Amino acid sequence: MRAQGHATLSLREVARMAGVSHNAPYHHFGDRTALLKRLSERSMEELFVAMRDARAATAQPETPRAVAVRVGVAYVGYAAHHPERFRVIYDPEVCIPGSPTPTMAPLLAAVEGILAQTTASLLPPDRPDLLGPSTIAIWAAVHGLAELVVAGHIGEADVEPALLALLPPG
Amino acid sequence: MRAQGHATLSLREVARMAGVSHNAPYHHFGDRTALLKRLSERSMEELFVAMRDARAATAQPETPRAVAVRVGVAYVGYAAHHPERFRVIYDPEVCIPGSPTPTMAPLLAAVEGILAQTTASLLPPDRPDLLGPSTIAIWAAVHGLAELVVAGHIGEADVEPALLALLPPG
DNA sequence: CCAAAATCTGGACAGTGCCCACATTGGGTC
DNA sequence: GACCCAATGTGGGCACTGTCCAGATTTTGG
Repeated sequence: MRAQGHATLSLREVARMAGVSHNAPYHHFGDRTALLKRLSERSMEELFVAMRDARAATAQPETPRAVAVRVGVAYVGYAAHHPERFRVIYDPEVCIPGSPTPTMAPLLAAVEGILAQTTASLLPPDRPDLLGPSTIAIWAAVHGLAELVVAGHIGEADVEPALLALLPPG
Repeated sequence: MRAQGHATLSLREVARMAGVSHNAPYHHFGDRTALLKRLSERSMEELFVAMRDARAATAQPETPRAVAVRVGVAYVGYAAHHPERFRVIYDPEVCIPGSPTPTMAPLLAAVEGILAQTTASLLPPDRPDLLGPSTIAIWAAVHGLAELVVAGHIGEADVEPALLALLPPG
């Protein structure tokens, strides 16, 4: 009941690639959605690693803004260079945030943790009430930039200027 | 070579709904992608109207920030209440921004125009260099909020606080 | 009125997810 | 070693899809 045009994988195609019968994969992953779930977990981990590495890229003292920009650029860069893997992370029929996979839940929490810490480093320390909404705003901005780049509406070169315009200087 | 699970329409299904043979639609829209293109144009117009109405909702004097928040909430609201129609707008195999449909191009320009005007009203008038990156940033933030709401990662109630946290007061 | 264009129809083909019954294999346990 | 069972594989089949085709039907314009 489901297939794809070109950019998406089919169970039968992975079977062909693996040189096995058309439903050997069907015994490993009970479902096509289950396969995509696994793929989405792998991809989410890759995205997390990219963000973590970006945050820890430099030991020299630098402004929180510079770190935040680097994390955002890393997020968008992963999406731009692995669009299929990025897309499967947020695929609505794979990633139901209400009931995440046991593997996905901690990864999602880790990504949100990086975003929250990065956001917190940008906020005045006496306004903890802003952390929640600001984290969501930063997440949305970075995610929106990624989506717009993947969709081709903006170029990857537009990302850093946009982030700099968004983040308050200092 | 293409089908969908549940939320998506098939040519044969619309034929059944219309009570005609399985490829009468195929003679009207030469392609399934062409059908989706048309749908995406309609949806883009609906989105544009929602944003335009939101901007013009009040005649009383109010801050540019309040207007911007209302426009953003309208964008996200359209996405939240018509997720399929919103999704088709940015579907990568439908909306290739490099070569937009003759109907889509002005709609896209109009939406970007509203975003640019709204952004300009928030910027100091002596910094026209910020308009481009800031417009992209606002677009990305609003679009990202919409995607996160549609995907279920945040609730619609989180949108307005996030926008308020993002937009500089004043 | 009649030809041409638009529109509709059923049939076919390749591809897909999924389910089924059945073979093969590999490890544990008596 | 013999035996059983679970994992893993195989082919066949079903319903569904997009797409192409040849031909029928309807509408329209000169």
